[in-house]
Amino acid sequence: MILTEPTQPLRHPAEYYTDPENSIGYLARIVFRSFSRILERGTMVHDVSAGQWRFLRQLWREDGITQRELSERIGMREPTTVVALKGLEKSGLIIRKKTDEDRRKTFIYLTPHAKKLEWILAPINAELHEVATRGMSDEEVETLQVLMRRVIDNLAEDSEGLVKDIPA
Amino acid sequence: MILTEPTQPLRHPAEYYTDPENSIGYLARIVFRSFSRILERGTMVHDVSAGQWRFLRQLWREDGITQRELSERIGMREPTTVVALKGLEKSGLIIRKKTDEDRRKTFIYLTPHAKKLEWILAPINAELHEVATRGMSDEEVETLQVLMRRVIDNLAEDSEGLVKDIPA
DNA sequence: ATAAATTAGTTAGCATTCTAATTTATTTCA
DNA sequence: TGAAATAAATTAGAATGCTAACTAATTTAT
Repeated sequence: MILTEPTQPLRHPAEYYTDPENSIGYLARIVFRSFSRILERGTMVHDVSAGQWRFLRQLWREDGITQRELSERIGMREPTTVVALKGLEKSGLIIRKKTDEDRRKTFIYLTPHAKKLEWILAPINAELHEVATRGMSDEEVETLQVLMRRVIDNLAEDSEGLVKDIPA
Repeated sequence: MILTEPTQPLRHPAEYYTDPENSIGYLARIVFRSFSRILERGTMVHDVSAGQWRFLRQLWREDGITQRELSERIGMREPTTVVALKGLEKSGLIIRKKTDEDRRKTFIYLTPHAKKLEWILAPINAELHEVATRGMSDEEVETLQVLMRRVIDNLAEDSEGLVKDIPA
């Protein structure tokens, strides 16, 4: 179990954590921000924000899924998805459809315009990925992906049951 | 130069980008968010947000630096620092000092309370890092750090380097 | 069959972080 | 010396994403 009230350590706290610059969380933040900044420069020209891009990328793969499925696929919470889809609908990039089969569900479909955009925006993403991994072998890129996934899995396990363990 | 207007590709755009789930940017976002969520659960009890934590961690290392220096060290833009420091000042965790030597500069100092907090919060971070890297060898952890740095360096070239050169 | 639980989506409010533009102070150099 | 450039901090406005609490629809279990 993680993050319970610690007892007073005997050694100086600096010995208890790694260098800030080596913290996995810190490095992940910088990687993510660097990607977002550069991606934005490429997509903004086409009136697509970096946030919207992430939803479009999934929908290009899988059109007509529900909001919940979409949220799960890209690792966003549902309220985030609601707001993002509002923007995409307003920009004419998606439409929402309800069915009688289950009237709670909303299915998301790309508009023809959004489908055309894939031909312009996907290569931008490919180029960004290429620049990010420049000088790295295929094995190194795969290692990076695998290790990041291991970290994600480690932290996901811990998220369960944590809420009740930490009294506010 | 990256992300110039691309010509129309001949093949289907899906061939131009990797699987969303394997995108380095996507994985980095999930890693970062996972860290933040769990960190917050541990620090909130002591009225410190995950955002504030990042500033405190650097100040524990280096007290009495300017806002600009602080921003550079942790890879944040200055307006972000301004907002965060406002909160930290209000919580009684830092004080700001001006000098006559250069009246543009503001030096940031930890209060005694903030210094005491290091003894409580630093072990929480150590535990989080330990959980995140559970089942990974020291070599694997180092590989992950090195590869993320390589990505950061690759993208920094292109984005006018927010994070200049990260010290080892 | 209906009360309880679950599922899908939403709203509200907040934290973090950004870019762009502004203010004030210092330095440079013609 | 004094105008222009640079530097440090700030303000304003926005994007992204969260949690908590809610409504409404469907499923489960007594």
